[in-house]
Amino acid sequence: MQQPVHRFKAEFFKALGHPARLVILDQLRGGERSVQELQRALDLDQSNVSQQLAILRNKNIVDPRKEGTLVYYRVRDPMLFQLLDVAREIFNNHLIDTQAMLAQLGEDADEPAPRT
Amino acid sequence: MQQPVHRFKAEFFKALGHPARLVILDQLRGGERSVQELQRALDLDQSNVSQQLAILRNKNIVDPRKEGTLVYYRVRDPMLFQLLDVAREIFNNHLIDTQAMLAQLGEDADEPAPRT
DNA sequence: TATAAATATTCAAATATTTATATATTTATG
DNA sequence: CATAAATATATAAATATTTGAATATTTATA
Repeated sequence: MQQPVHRFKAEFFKALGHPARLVILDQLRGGERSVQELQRALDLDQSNVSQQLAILRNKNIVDPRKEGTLVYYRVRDPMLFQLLDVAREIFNNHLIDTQAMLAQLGEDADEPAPRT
Repeated sequence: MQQPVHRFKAEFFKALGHPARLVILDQLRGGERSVQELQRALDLDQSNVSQQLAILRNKNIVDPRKEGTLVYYRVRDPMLFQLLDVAREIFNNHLIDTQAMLAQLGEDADEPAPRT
């Protein structure tokens, strides 16, 4: 039972592994958004946004709701935001590491050590 | 400040988007593991494991420690496990969705509805 | 029903990732 | 120092993803 589960999870993470799709998901933190709205927020063309949404949709990360000629998308499981939050924390820790490293480099050189 | 951050985060998620790398990270839940041990656990050849580790290393997800001719790897930030745990919960919710769907299909057909 | 607006799909070219194989590097030991 | 063991790197072929352009579909409305 190991192989398929990990394959499946990998697919999920792959779906998150694209800048535009991360921006889309961040937009959806505020609730439903129409494709139009996402287009504007992303500054990408219609087809590209639609393709990215298709990927998130196919992985069941996002759900569409049709209203007339508009389509509104939302994140299916709010726990996804929790996941993104944890990821953000990891990045922040990371940045602190980087800053510590830069600070140390700073001490050896003649620049003042950068602060937090 | 939006573009590069999301690019960076996408790189991180991409690094998680591979079955072998997820297995590696699961192995590292138990603490340090040597490349050898990972090789056995993954049933992949040496070079392949090394390549997957290189990807995790380059993204600063994992840190190597050399001891003689062995190299031990560990997850740099334990919060990564928290992230994997949240992901797991999302998958479980997902499975429940799938099961509910299957159950409903079952009612319409002549099979008994599968249970949790 | 013809048209326009919003979204989705198809397709192909460009780019990136994966995988296998071969080779290199590092360290311990005879 | 020669050799073996453990790990890493380079390379190329196979495969997958991304991107843009063109086309299709759906819905509302004149």
